[in-house]
Amino acid sequence: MNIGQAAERSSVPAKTIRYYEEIGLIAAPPRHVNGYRDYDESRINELSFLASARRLGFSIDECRSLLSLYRDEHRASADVKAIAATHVAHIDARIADLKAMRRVIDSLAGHCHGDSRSDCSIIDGLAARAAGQPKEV
Amino acid sequence: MNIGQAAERSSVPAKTIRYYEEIGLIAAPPRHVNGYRDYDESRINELSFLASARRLGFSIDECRSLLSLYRDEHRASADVKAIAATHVAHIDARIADLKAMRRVIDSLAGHCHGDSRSDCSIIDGLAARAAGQPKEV
DNA sequence: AGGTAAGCTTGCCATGGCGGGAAGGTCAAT
DNA sequence: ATTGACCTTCCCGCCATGGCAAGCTTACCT
Repeated sequence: MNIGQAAERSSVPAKTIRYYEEIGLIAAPPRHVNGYRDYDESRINELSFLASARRLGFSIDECRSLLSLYRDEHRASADVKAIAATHVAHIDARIADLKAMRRVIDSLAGHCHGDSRSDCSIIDGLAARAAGQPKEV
Repeated sequence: MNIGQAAERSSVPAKTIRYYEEIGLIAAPPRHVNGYRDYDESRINELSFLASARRLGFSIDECRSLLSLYRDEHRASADVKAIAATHVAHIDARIADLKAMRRVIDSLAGHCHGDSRSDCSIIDGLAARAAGQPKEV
């Protein structure tokens, strides 16, 4: 199967497939006589697996580990779970960061008239937070 | 004031200050006879303002707009509020994405033994989601 | 006066995870 | 024979820096 069809079936763009091959995330597939890459079902499965993992936010390095566990019949499910747990922790941290940002912006925007007047609690807040930063932190 | 002190006082690394100058986010400061950049209080304030905005997740382009509003005594606070609202919407969308990922990973990990056995609902789930994707989506 | 350490200048390479596009070879159908 | 779609490699760009290097200036110590 050519790369185009592999891309379609795995939901991984052809460009990205070649990139994954380049960084050694997937093995280089055999080539047709004309030099075209040739993908079989098991490679499609790996690519699809990667597409899923990437959609769930796993980094390329995490995907590398997950994929090797996927290929390993003698894996320990604990290893898989550990990677997932680490990733969930990152997600939670990121969510917490975003929520913190949101809270601050909300509090700044709460007192902003949002009309044609120039005084603005958001601008003031950014300037004030700025002024306070070097000492407070 | 030299760039090192400006960096310290504004909490913006010297490297980043030069970058901001290069992309036209801040104006190029005057130079001393020796070629060193010279920052005054108002520039420090702008840099500190940028540090705050960046910490709150505003993109460089949003910072560009915010900064020009900060500098504009005749701004309309509505313009500021609009930028903040757009950014909050992005934050919310990102949070929703992350929560969705988290939910899926949690549901996959919930049935994973997490021991030395090889069967793993996470691996299976990633493979299955993969298989299902082309049709379902 | 000399040494040296810190700070400044420019510039170039790297990150992550690809996307875009050029220049060229190949294949299927008309 | 020619189109058009597909494939190949290659290199550049993104964002927002961080790191490093070579070569200045400045400040301080002896």
